[in-house]
Amino acid sequence: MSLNNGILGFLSMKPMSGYDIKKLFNMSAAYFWPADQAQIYRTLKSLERDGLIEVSGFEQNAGPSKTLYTITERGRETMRSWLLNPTLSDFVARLPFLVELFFSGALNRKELLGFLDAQMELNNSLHEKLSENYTENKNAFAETAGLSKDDPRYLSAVWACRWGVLSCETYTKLLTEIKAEILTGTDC
Amino acid sequence: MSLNNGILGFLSMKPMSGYDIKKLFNMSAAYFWPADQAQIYRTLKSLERDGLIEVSGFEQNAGPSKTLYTITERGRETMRSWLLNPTLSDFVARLPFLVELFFSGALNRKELLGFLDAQMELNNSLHEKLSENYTENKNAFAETAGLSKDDPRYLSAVWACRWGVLSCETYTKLLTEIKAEILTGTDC
DNA sequence: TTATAGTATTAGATAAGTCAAATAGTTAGA
DNA sequence: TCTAACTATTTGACTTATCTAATACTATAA
Repeated sequence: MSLNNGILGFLSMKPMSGYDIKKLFNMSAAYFWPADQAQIYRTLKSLERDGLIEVSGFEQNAGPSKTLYTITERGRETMRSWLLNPTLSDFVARLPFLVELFFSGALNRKELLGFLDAQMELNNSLHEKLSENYTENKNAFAETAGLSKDDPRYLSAVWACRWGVLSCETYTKLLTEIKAEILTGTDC
Repeated sequence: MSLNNGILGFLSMKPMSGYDIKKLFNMSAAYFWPADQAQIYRTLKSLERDGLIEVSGFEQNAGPSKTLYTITERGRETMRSWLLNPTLSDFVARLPFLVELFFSGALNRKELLGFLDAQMELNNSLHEKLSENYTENKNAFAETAGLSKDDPRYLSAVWACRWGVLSCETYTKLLTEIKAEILTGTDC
Protein backbone atom coordinates (compact mmCIF):
# COMPACT_ATOMS: atom_id res chain seq x y z
CA MET A 1 0.00 0.00 0.00
CA SER A 2 2.78 2.42 0.85
CA LEU A 3 4.22 2.21 -2.65
CA ASN A 4 0.89 3.38 -4.03
CA ASN A 5 0.94 6.21 -1.55
CA GLY A 6 4.58 7.02 -2.16
CA ILE A 7 4.02 7.31 -5.89
CA LEU A 8 0.93 9.46 -5.41
CA GLY A 9 2.98 11.58 -3.02
CA PHE A 10 5.79 12.18 -5.49
CA LEU A 11 3.36 12.90 -8.31
CA SER A 12 1.65 15.48 -6.11
CA MET A 13 4.89 17.48 -6.28
CA LYS A 14 5.05 17.68 -10.06
CA PRO A 15 4.39 15.50 -13.12
CA MET A 16 7.12 12.91 -13.53
CA SER A 17 8.05 9.55 -15.01
CA GLY A 18 8.65 6.16 -13.42
CA TYR A 19 12.34 6.75 -13.80
CA ASP A 20 12.15 10.09 -11.98
CA ILE A 21 10.17 8.47 -9.18
CA LYS A 22 12.77 5.75 -8.81
CA LYS A 23 15.53 8.36 -8.59
CA LEU A 24 13.63 10.33 -5.95
CA PHE A 25 13.03 7.20 -3.89
CA ASN A 26 16.72 6.38 -4.05
CA MET A 27 17.78 9.77 -2.79
CA SER A 28 15.23 10.06 -0.01
CA ALA A 29 12.65 7.50 1.02
CA ALA A 30 14.52 4.30 0.17
CA TYR A 31 15.42 3.64 3.80
CA PHE A 32 11.85 3.53 5.03
CA TRP A 33 10.21 2.15 1.92
CA PRO A 34 12.18 0.27 -0.70
CA ALA A 35 10.90 0.69 -4.26
CA ASP A 36 11.62 -1.94 -6.84
CA GLN A 37 11.91 -0.56 -10.38
CA ALA A 38 9.55 -3.10 -11.94
CA GLN A 39 7.07 -2.57 -9.15
CA ILE A 40 7.03 1.20 -9.69
CA TYR A 41 6.06 0.82 -13.34
CA ARG A 42 3.40 -1.77 -12.51
CA THR A 43 1.97 0.42 -9.79
CA LEU A 44 1.85 3.38 -12.18
CA LYS A 45 -0.28 1.31 -14.56
CA SER A 46 -2.63 0.27 -11.79
CA LEU A 47 -2.96 3.80 -10.40
CA GLU A 48 -3.76 4.95 -13.93
CA ARG A 49 -6.41 2.23 -14.31
CA ASP A 50 -7.96 3.45 -11.06
CA GLY A 51 -8.02 7.04 -12.29
CA LEU A 52 -5.75 8.35 -9.54
CA ILE A 53 -3.08 9.46 -12.01
CA GLU A 54 -2.99 10.06 -15.76
CA VAL A 55 -0.49 10.41 -18.56
CA SER A 56 0.06 14.12 -19.06
CA GLY A 57 2.77 14.15 -21.71
CA PHE A 58 6.14 13.00 -22.87
CA GLU A 59 9.57 14.44 -22.46
CA GLN A 60 12.89 13.77 -24.10
CA ASN A 61 16.20 15.04 -22.78
CA ALA A 62 19.21 12.78 -22.83
CA GLY A 63 18.04 9.31 -23.77
CA PRO A 64 14.73 7.87 -24.88
CA SER A 65 11.48 9.71 -24.34
CA LYS A 66 9.79 9.31 -21.00
CA THR A 67 6.13 9.16 -20.06
CA LEU A 68 5.05 11.82 -17.58
CA TYR A 69 2.24 11.07 -15.14
CA THR A 70 0.17 13.64 -13.27
CA ILE A 71 -1.93 13.12 -10.17
CA THR A 72 -5.68 13.60 -10.73
CA GLU A 73 -8.13 15.30 -8.40
CA ARG A 74 -9.29 11.86 -7.28
CA GLY A 75 -5.67 10.97 -6.63
CA ARG A 76 -5.22 14.00 -4.40
CA GLU A 77 -8.33 13.09 -2.44
CA THR A 78 -7.08 9.54 -1.96
CA MET A 79 -3.79 10.88 -0.71
CA ARG A 80 -5.45 13.30 1.68
CA SER A 81 -7.71 10.67 3.16
CA TRP A 82 -4.67 8.43 3.64
CA LEU A 83 -2.80 11.19 5.47
CA LEU A 84 -5.79 12.24 7.54
CA ASN A 85 -6.55 8.72 8.79
CA PRO A 86 -3.41 7.25 10.30
CA THR A 87 -3.92 4.05 12.31
CA LEU A 88 -1.89 1.87 14.64
CA SER A 89 -1.22 -0.57 11.82
CA ASP A 90 0.81 2.14 10.09
CA PHE A 91 3.20 1.76 13.01
CA VAL A 92 3.88 -1.88 12.31
CA ALA A 93 7.41 -1.88 10.93
CA ARG A 94 9.59 -4.34 9.06
CA LEU A 95 13.13 -4.26 10.35
CA PRO A 96 15.20 -7.26 9.23
CA PHE A 97 18.26 -6.19 11.24
CA LEU A 98 16.16 -6.30 14.41
CA VAL A 99 14.92 -9.78 13.63
CA GLU A 100 18.59 -10.69 13.53
CA LEU A 101 19.25 -9.02 16.85
CA PHE A 102 16.21 -10.77 18.29
CA PHE A 103 17.58 -14.22 17.49
CA SER A 104 21.28 -13.46 17.89
CA GLY A 105 21.27 -15.17 21.28
CA ALA A 106 21.47 -18.45 19.40
CA LEU A 107 25.13 -17.67 18.69
CA ASN A 108 27.92 -18.41 21.14
CA ARG A 109 29.56 -15.60 23.07
CA LYS A 110 32.38 -14.99 20.63
CA GLU A 111 30.15 -15.10 17.58
CA LEU A 112 27.66 -12.83 19.29
CA LEU A 113 30.30 -10.18 19.91
CA GLY A 114 31.30 -10.45 16.26
CA PHE A 115 27.68 -10.13 15.23
CA LEU A 116 27.23 -6.98 17.30
CA ASP A 117 30.37 -5.47 15.77
CA ALA A 118 29.16 -6.31 12.28
CA GLN A 119 25.80 -4.70 12.96
CA MET A 120 27.51 -1.66 14.43
CA GLU A 121 29.62 -1.27 11.33
CA LEU A 122 26.68 -1.60 8.97
CA ASN A 123 24.66 0.79 11.09
CA ASN A 124 27.52 3.28 10.93
CA SER A 125 27.75 3.16 7.16
CA LEU A 126 24.00 3.59 6.90
CA HIS A 127 24.23 6.54 9.25
CA GLU A 128 26.87 8.10 7.08
CA LYS A 129 24.83 7.56 3.93
CA LEU A 130 21.69 9.00 5.48
CA SER A 131 23.54 11.98 6.95
CA GLU A 132 24.85 12.70 3.48
CA ASN A 133 21.32 12.55 2.13
CA TYR A 134 20.20 14.79 4.91
CA THR A 135 22.83 17.44 4.38
CA GLU A 136 24.29 17.29 0.89
CA ASN A 137 21.62 15.69 -1.24
CA LYS A 138 18.87 18.00 -0.05
CA ASN A 139 19.45 20.32 -2.99
CA ALA A 140 19.41 17.56 -5.58
CA PHE A 141 16.18 16.30 -4.04
CA ALA A 142 14.51 19.72 -4.05
CA GLU A 143 15.50 20.27 -7.64
CA THR A 144 14.46 16.85 -8.92
CA ALA A 145 11.17 17.11 -7.06
CA GLY A 146 10.68 20.67 -8.29
CA LEU A 147 10.22 22.10 -4.80
CA SER A 148 11.55 25.32 -3.28
CA LYS A 149 13.31 25.18 0.09
CA ASP A 150 10.37 26.72 1.95
CA ASP A 151 7.75 24.40 0.44
CA PRO A 152 6.10 22.39 3.23
CA ARG A 153 6.38 19.31 1.01
CA TYR A 154 10.13 19.74 0.96
CA LEU A 155 10.25 20.31 4.70
CA SER A 156 8.24 17.20 5.55
CA ALA A 157 10.48 15.08 3.33
CA VAL A 158 13.48 16.42 5.23
CA TRP A 159 11.87 15.61 8.59
CA ALA A 160 11.39 12.01 7.52
CA CYS A 161 15.00 11.74 6.39
CA ARG A 162 16.01 13.22 9.71
CA TRP A 163 14.31 10.25 11.35
CA GLY A 164 16.65 7.91 9.51
CA VAL A 165 19.64 9.68 11.00
CA LEU A 166 18.20 9.74 14.53
CA SER A 167 17.20 6.12 14.28
CA CYS A 168 20.74 5.06 13.43
CA GLU A 169 22.02 7.02 16.40
CA THR A 170 19.52 5.33 18.70
CA TYR A 171 20.63 1.96 17.42
CA THR A 172 24.29 2.82 17.98
CA LYS A 173 23.48 3.59 21.61
CA LEU A 174 21.57 0.35 22.06
CA LEU A 175 24.33 -1.76 20.51
CA THR A 176 26.90 -0.07 22.72
CA GLU A 177 24.83 -0.78 25.83
CA ILE A 178 24.33 -4.39 24.85
CA LYS A 179 28.01 -4.92 24.29
CA ALA A 180 28.86 -3.37 27.65
CA GLU A 181 26.26 -5.60 29.27
CA ILE A 182 27.85 -8.70 27.78
CA LEU A 183 31.39 -7.71 28.61
CA THR A 184 30.64 -6.91 32.25
CA GLY A 185 28.68 -10.16 32.60
CA THR A 186 30.14 -13.51 33.51
CA ASP A 187 33.28 -13.90 31.43
CA CYS A 188 33.90 -17.31 29.99
CA MET B 1 12.87 -13.92 4.03
CA SER B 2 12.65 -12.69 7.59
CA LEU B 3 9.58 -14.79 8.26
CA ASN B 4 11.56 -17.89 7.32
CA ASN B 5 14.29 -16.76 9.66
CA GLY B 6 11.88 -15.77 12.40
CA ILE B 7 10.25 -19.19 12.35
CA LEU B 8 13.60 -20.96 12.33
CA GLY B 9 14.61 -18.74 15.23
CA PHE B 10 11.60 -19.62 17.34
CA LEU B 11 11.94 -23.32 16.55
CA SER B 12 15.57 -23.15 17.66
CA MET B 13 14.25 -22.43 21.17
CA LYS B 14 12.06 -25.50 21.43
CA PRO B 15 9.71 -27.60 19.29
CA MET B 16 6.43 -25.82 18.75
CA SER B 17 3.37 -25.49 16.55
CA GLY B 18 2.30 -22.78 14.13
CA TYR B 19 -0.10 -21.55 16.73
CA ASP B 20 2.64 -21.25 19.33
CA ILE B 21 4.81 -19.35 16.85
CA LYS B 22 2.00 -16.94 16.13
CA LYS B 23 1.52 -16.31 19.85
CA LEU B 24 5.23 -15.68 20.34
CA PHE B 25 5.32 -13.26 17.43
CA ASN B 26 2.39 -11.38 18.88
CA MET B 27 3.99 -10.96 22.26
CA SER B 28 7.43 -9.97 21.01
CA ALA B 29 8.54 -9.52 17.42
CA ALA B 30 5.28 -8.31 15.87
CA TYR B 31 6.45 -4.69 15.81
CA PHE B 32 9.50 -5.33 13.67
CA TRP B 33 8.18 -8.21 11.61
CA PRO B 34 4.45 -8.81 11.20
CA ALA B 35 3.47 -12.44 10.87
CA ASP B 36 0.27 -13.36 9.14
CA GLN B 37 -1.29 -16.54 10.49
CA ALA B 38 -1.85 -18.12 7.08
CA GLN B 39 1.68 -17.20 6.04
CA ILE B 40 3.16 -18.89 9.12
CA TYR B 41 1.54 -22.21 8.27
CA ARG B 42 2.56 -21.95 4.60
CA THR B 43 6.12 -21.10 5.55
CA LEU B 44 6.21 -24.08 7.92
CA LYS B 45 5.29 -26.36 5.01
CA SER B 46 7.97 -24.87 2.79
CA LEU B 47 10.66 -25.05 5.48
CA GLU B 48 9.70 -28.69 5.99
CA ARG B 49 9.99 -29.36 2.24
CA ASP B 50 13.46 -27.84 2.33
CA GLY B 51 14.49 -30.04 5.24
CA LEU B 52 15.16 -27.14 7.60
CA ILE B 53 12.49 -28.27 10.05
CA GLU B 54 10.57 -31.48 10.61
CA VAL B 55 7.45 -32.70 12.33
CA SER B 56 8.53 -34.07 15.68
CA GLY B 57 5.24 -34.94 17.28
CA PHE B 58 1.76 -33.93 18.29
CA GLU B 59 0.38 -32.46 21.45
CA GLN B 60 -3.11 -32.04 22.82
CA ASN B 61 -3.97 -29.81 25.74
CA ALA B 62 -7.11 -27.74 25.64
CA GLY B 63 -8.49 -27.91 22.13
CA PRO B 64 -7.56 -29.88 19.05
CA SER B 65 -4.20 -31.58 18.69
CA LYS B 66 -1.34 -29.50 17.37
CA THR B 67 1.57 -30.41 15.14
CA LEU B 68 4.97 -29.76 16.69
CA TYR B 69 7.89 -28.83 14.44
CA THR B 70 11.57 -29.13 15.35
CA ILE B 71 14.51 -27.42 13.69
CA THR B 72 16.93 -29.80 11.95
CA GLU B 73 20.72 -29.61 11.91
CA ARG B 74 20.51 -28.10 8.44
CA GLY B 75 18.03 -25.57 9.77
CA ARG B 76 20.43 -24.52 12.50
CA GLU B 77 23.21 -24.09 9.98
CA THR B 78 20.98 -21.95 7.77
CA MET B 79 20.14 -19.81 10.75
CA ARG B 80 23.77 -19.44 11.78
CA SER B 81 24.89 -18.41 8.32
CA TRP B 82 22.07 -15.87 8.23
CA LEU B 83 23.18 -14.40 11.57
CA LEU B 84 26.86 -14.45 10.70
CA ASN B 85 26.44 -12.64 7.38
CA PRO B 86 24.50 -9.42 7.98
CA THR B 87 24.48 -6.99 5.04
CA LEU B 88 23.43 -3.40 4.42
CA SER B 89 20.22 -4.60 2.80
CA ASP B 90 19.15 -5.95 6.20
CA PHE B 91 19.05 -2.31 7.25
CA VAL B 92 16.48 -1.37 4.65
CA ALA B 93 13.34 -0.82 6.68
CA ARG B 94 9.65 -0.53 5.92
CA LEU B 95 8.03 2.15 8.02
CA PRO B 96 4.58 3.18 6.75
CA PHE B 97 4.19 5.92 9.37
CA LEU B 98 7.36 7.57 8.05
CA VAL B 99 6.09 7.49 4.50
CA GLU B 100 3.14 9.42 5.86
CA LEU B 101 5.39 11.92 7.60
CA PHE B 102 7.43 12.25 4.42
CA PHE B 103 4.42 13.35 2.38
CA SER B 104 2.52 15.16 5.12
CA GLY B 105 3.67 18.50 3.70
CA ALA B 106 0.90 18.13 1.12
CA LEU B 107 -1.60 19.01 3.88
CA ASN B 108 -2.41 22.58 4.85
CA ARG B 109 -1.07 24.00 8.09
CA LYS B 110 -4.07 23.14 10.23
CA GLU B 111 -4.38 19.62 8.86
CA LEU B 112 -0.66 19.12 9.28
CA LEU B 113 -0.83 20.01 12.96
CA GLY B 114 -3.71 17.56 13.34
CA PHE B 115 -1.72 14.92 11.52
CA LEU B 116 1.26 15.37 13.85
CA ASP B 117 -1.02 15.11 16.89
CA ALA B 118 -2.60 11.95 15.51
CA GLN B 119 0.81 10.40 14.91
CA MET B 120 1.93 11.42 18.38
CA GLU B 121 -1.07 9.74 19.92
CA LEU B 122 -0.60 6.53 17.98
CA ASN B 123 3.09 6.55 18.77
CA ASN B 124 2.25 6.95 22.45
CA SER B 125 -0.12 4.00 22.47
CA LEU B 126 2.46 1.88 20.71
CA HIS B 127 5.05 2.96 23.25
CA GLU B 128 2.75 1.92 26.04
CA LYS B 129 2.09 -1.44 24.44
CA LEU B 130 5.76 -2.13 23.82
CA SER B 131 6.75 -1.02 27.32
CA GLU B 132 4.24 -3.46 28.68
CA ASN B 133 5.76 -6.21 26.54
CA TYR B 134 9.16 -5.16 27.72
CA THR B 135 8.33 -5.23 31.40
CA GLU B 136 5.29 -7.34 32.16
CA ASN B 137 5.10 -9.84 29.33
CA LYS B 138 8.71 -10.92 29.63
CA ASN B 139 7.71 -13.80 31.85
CA ALA B 140 4.97 -15.03 29.57
CA PHE B 141 7.41 -14.90 26.69
CA ALA B 142 10.14 -16.79 28.52
CA GLU B 143 7.68 -19.45 29.57
CA THR B 144 6.02 -19.87 26.17
CA ALA B 145 9.43 -19.98 24.49
CA GLY B 146 10.73 -22.39 27.12
CA LEU B 147 13.70 -20.20 28.04
CA SER B 148 15.20 -19.38 31.42
CA LYS B 149 15.89 -15.74 32.29
CA ASP B 150 19.63 -16.12 31.85
CA ASP B 151 19.45 -17.83 28.47
CA PRO B 152 21.20 -15.67 25.86
CA ARG B 153 18.29 -16.35 23.50
CA TYR B 154 15.95 -14.76 26.01
CA LEU B 155 18.29 -11.83 26.54
CA SER B 156 18.66 -11.08 22.82
CA ALA B 157 14.90 -11.13 22.37
CA VAL B 158 14.59 -8.62 25.20
CA TRP B 159 17.22 -6.36 23.60
CA ALA B 160 15.25 -6.27 20.37
CA CYS B 161 12.04 -5.40 22.22
CA ARG B 162 13.98 -2.69 24.01
CA TRP B 163 14.67 -1.14 20.61
CA GLY B 164 10.95 -0.82 20.01
CA VAL B 165 10.60 1.22 23.18
CA LEU B 166 13.62 3.42 22.40
CA SER B 167 12.44 3.93 18.86
CA CYS B 168 9.07 5.24 20.03
CA GLU B 169 10.83 7.63 22.36
CA THR B 170 13.05 8.92 19.55
CA TYR B 171 9.97 9.48 17.41
CA THR B 172 8.23 11.37 20.20
CA LYS B 173 11.21 13.72 20.35
CA LEU B 174 11.23 14.23 16.59
CA LEU B 175 7.50 14.94 16.45
CA THR B 176 7.83 17.42 19.29
CA GLU B 177 10.65 19.23 17.53
CA ILE B 178 8.73 19.36 14.26
CA LYS B 179 5.70 20.81 15.94
CA ALA B 180 7.78 23.45 17.67
CA GLU B 181 9.40 24.29 14.36
CA ILE B 182 6.02 24.81 12.74
CA LEU B 183 4.58 26.84 15.59
CA THR B 184 7.55 29.22 15.80
CA GLY B 185 7.55 29.60 12.01
CA THR B 186 5.52 32.14 10.06
CA ASP B 187 2.03 32.07 11.53
CA CYS B 188 -0.82 32.30 9.08
C1' DT C 1 -28.05 -28.11 25.71
C1' DT C 2 -26.82 -24.37 23.56
C1' DA C 3 -23.99 -20.68 22.88
C1' DT C 4 -19.54 -18.79 23.24
C1' DA C 5 -14.73 -18.37 23.49
C1' DG C 6 -10.41 -20.19 22.78
C1' DT C 7 -7.44 -23.58 20.35
C1' DA C 8 -5.53 -25.18 15.88
C1' DT C 9 -5.11 -25.62 10.89
C1' DT C 10 -6.22 -25.09 6.07
C1' DA C 11 -7.76 -23.10 1.60
C1' DG C 12 -8.64 -19.68 -2.01
C1' DA C 13 -8.21 -15.45 -4.14
C1' DT C 14 -5.59 -11.51 -4.66
C1' DA C 15 -2.11 -8.21 -4.05
C1' DA C 16 2.51 -6.82 -3.57
C1' DG C 17 7.33 -7.44 -3.99
C1' DT C 18 11.65 -9.46 -6.05
C1' DC C 19 15.00 -10.72 -9.47
C1' DA C 20 16.85 -11.13 -13.85
C1' DA C 21 16.88 -9.87 -18.26
C1' DA C 22 15.31 -8.00 -22.65
C1' DT C 23 14.65 -3.92 -25.51
C1' DA C 24 15.91 0.46 -27.19
C1' DG C 25 17.28 5.28 -27.54
C1' DT C 26 21.28 8.87 -26.55
C1' DT C 27 25.74 10.60 -25.60
C1' DA C 28 30.61 10.69 -25.17
C1' DG C 29 34.97 9.02 -25.82
C1' DA C 30 38.64 5.67 -27.80
C1' DT D 1 32.71 3.41 -35.96
C1' DC D 2 32.59 0.80 -32.05
C1' DT D 3 31.71 0.50 -27.39
C1' DA D 4 30.47 1.71 -22.93
C1' DA D 5 27.49 4.18 -19.91
C1' DC D 6 23.36 6.20 -18.92
C1' DT D 7 18.42 6.83 -19.70
C1' DA D 8 13.76 4.63 -19.87
C1' DT D 9 10.39 0.95 -19.91
C1' DT D 10 8.62 -3.70 -20.18
C1' DT D 11 8.17 -8.70 -19.46
C1' DG D 12 8.18 -13.19 -17.17
C1' DA D 13 8.66 -16.17 -13.52
C1' DC D 14 8.51 -16.54 -8.94
C1' DT D 15 8.06 -15.62 -3.97
C1' DT D 16 5.94 -13.49 -0.23
C1' DA D 17 2.17 -11.32 2.05
C1' DT D 18 -2.69 -10.31 3.04
C1' DC D 19 -7.46 -11.01 3.85
C1' DT D 20 -11.36 -13.74 4.48
C1' DA D 21 -13.40 -17.51 5.84
C1' DA D 22 -14.11 -22.38 6.45
C1' DT D 23 -13.45 -26.41 9.44
C1' DA D 24 -13.29 -28.63 13.70
C1' DC D 25 -12.12 -29.71 18.44
C1' DT D 26 -12.56 -28.55 23.69
C1' DA D 27 -14.07 -26.34 27.79
C1' DT D 28 -17.00 -23.34 30.35
C1' DA D 29 -20.94 -21.16 31.75
C1' DA D 30 -25.82 -19.72 31.25
